[in-house]
Amino acid sequence: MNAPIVNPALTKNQALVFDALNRAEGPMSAYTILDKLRDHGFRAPLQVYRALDKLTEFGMVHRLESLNAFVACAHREHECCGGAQGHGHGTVAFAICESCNQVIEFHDHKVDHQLGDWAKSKGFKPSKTTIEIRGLCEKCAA
Amino acid sequence: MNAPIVNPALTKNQALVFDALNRAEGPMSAYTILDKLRDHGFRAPLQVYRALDKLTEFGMVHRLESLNAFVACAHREHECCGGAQGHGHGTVAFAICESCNQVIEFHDHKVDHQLGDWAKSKGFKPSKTTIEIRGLCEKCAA
DNA sequence: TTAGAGATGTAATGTTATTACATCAATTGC
DNA sequence: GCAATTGATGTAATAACATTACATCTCTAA
Repeated sequence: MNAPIVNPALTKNQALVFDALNRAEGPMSAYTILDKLRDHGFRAPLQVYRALDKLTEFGMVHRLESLNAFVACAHREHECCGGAQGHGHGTVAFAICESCNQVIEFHDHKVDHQLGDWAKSKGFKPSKTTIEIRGLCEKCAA
Repeated sequence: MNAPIVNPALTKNQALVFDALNRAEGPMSAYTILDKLRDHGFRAPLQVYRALDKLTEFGMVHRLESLNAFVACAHREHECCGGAQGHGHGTVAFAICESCNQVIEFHDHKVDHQLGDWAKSKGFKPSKTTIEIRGLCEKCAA
């Protein structure tokens, strides 16, 4: 039957948070999410953080370290690099426009490999790798 | 006379903060630095943050985004990749041991180049790139 | 039916970073 | 000399981000 592992039955809070992130154009901070969900009964930061933890664990949401914010994962479809992390891809990278806040999520095999090689050569065992490029997107750079 | 741009005459506060970071074995948060410098007259976070801003600008200190902490730059010597950022290198990357907190700073041409190519292909203009690998160093992984 | 695991609600607190405003010191141009 | 500018500093207050602690609640498996 080959059911793809895609939606690990979200709880109510997880679904609400995921939904909020999906509707959003760009990344959102935990507190912004909290505000958006007050109408749905959210009252405390922890409700958001707990959901975010799970969603991140499922690979459905990414945390942008340089922004202290979160985005919904952009590539549910074309899984590649079946992998140790998330739901089937290697390390993801982000290009973050500092003008319009657009976030482009991408994966680069070569970079991934190269960093993996470096780690191997040093005996370093990676658990999570963060790659974030801050700058201006094509539109905003023009 | 070709004076190498190396030590942009630090102010007192900058020197104190830089010194604290150099003495430290690993990364320190701004507030940890503040505590270490109370004896030297520091009283408010802003004194630390202002110094860190400048030191970062000079390329003498790096911010670890995934840790909200700071480290002294590890390679004052062998400049390479004369560059847009910092004092003469391209993007630096960090391997951060989650067990012993050791931080290994390194530079990888290929990764740098590859990300540069990606950006070029998308018309994205990078201003700052963050690469941080969390995991276990050789010693701790053993 | 009860023990365990996981999710939830809430309050309090801890940690990281910035805004606002006043002052001080060195430099520059007149 | 002496404004005017620029950059560094001091201080308080506040904002933004995240976690700890503890009490419930709800399923499910034994």
